[in-house]
Amino acid sequence: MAYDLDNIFAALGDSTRREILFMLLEDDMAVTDVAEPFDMSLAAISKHLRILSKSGLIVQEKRGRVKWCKLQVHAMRDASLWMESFGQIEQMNLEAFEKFLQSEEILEK
Amino acid sequence: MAYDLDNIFAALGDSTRREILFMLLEDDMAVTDVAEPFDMSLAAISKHLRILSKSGLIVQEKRGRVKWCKLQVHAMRDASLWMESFGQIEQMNLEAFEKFLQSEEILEK
DNA sequence: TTAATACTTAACCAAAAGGTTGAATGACGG
DNA sequence: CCGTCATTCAACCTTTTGGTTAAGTATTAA
Repeated sequence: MAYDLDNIFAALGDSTRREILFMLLEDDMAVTDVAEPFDMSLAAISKHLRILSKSGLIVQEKRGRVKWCKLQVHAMRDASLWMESFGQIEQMNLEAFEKFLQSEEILEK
Repeated sequence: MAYDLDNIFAALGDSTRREILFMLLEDDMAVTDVAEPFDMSLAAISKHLRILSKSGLIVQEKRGRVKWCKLQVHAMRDASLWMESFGQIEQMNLEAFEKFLQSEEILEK
């Protein structure tokens, strides 16, 4: 069970990277432009982008000398789905428990 | 913007901790019982539980000499909500773009 | 009161994360 | 061809992470 979720959640666990994702929501961006609002070296941002790439949350495509960063929604959907399934099991358990209570006639009527 | 989301996502970024959360879905558990299925020292599990506590994904309550671990769903809901809002903005942008296209009369009729 | 049980803490370790600076690579514009 | 722009790489540093073992602290059971 050494899932990709490790990488996705870990990537999301840094506010700089979450901000980058929000920026990319607007439009695809070059590395330099991604780095611009941050008080951090370009190399640092480059690393963050590499992590986001590795997790599948973005893809990078080089055209000429600029490397474009593009959001990739379906990685996040995987994580979202994991949480959703978690929520569903949570509900299932609650329902199962209620059924149990009913079968035990602890709940009235 | 140094959110709690840092802690929540980081906590979720480890498969041991995700497994623990799944176990706690079933029922509240004592630390020793949480540790049992893992090939890892009790101290290590204790640390994992501390991280889960800090993130708010679980709470721990000591009764007698046993410390019970209890799932806390609403921390995860925060993370889930972040993702959801992300998805909504994504959609909004798409809609805005389509509106733009329509206003530009690029789309037929 | 003593021994076992249920944890946590402390000290340690190796590896990873997040940052820096400076040099290297590679494409473009004149 | 030369300089500049876009980006990465390499070396380095500090802090955090994920694990270990051994000792310490409560609580309970005999």
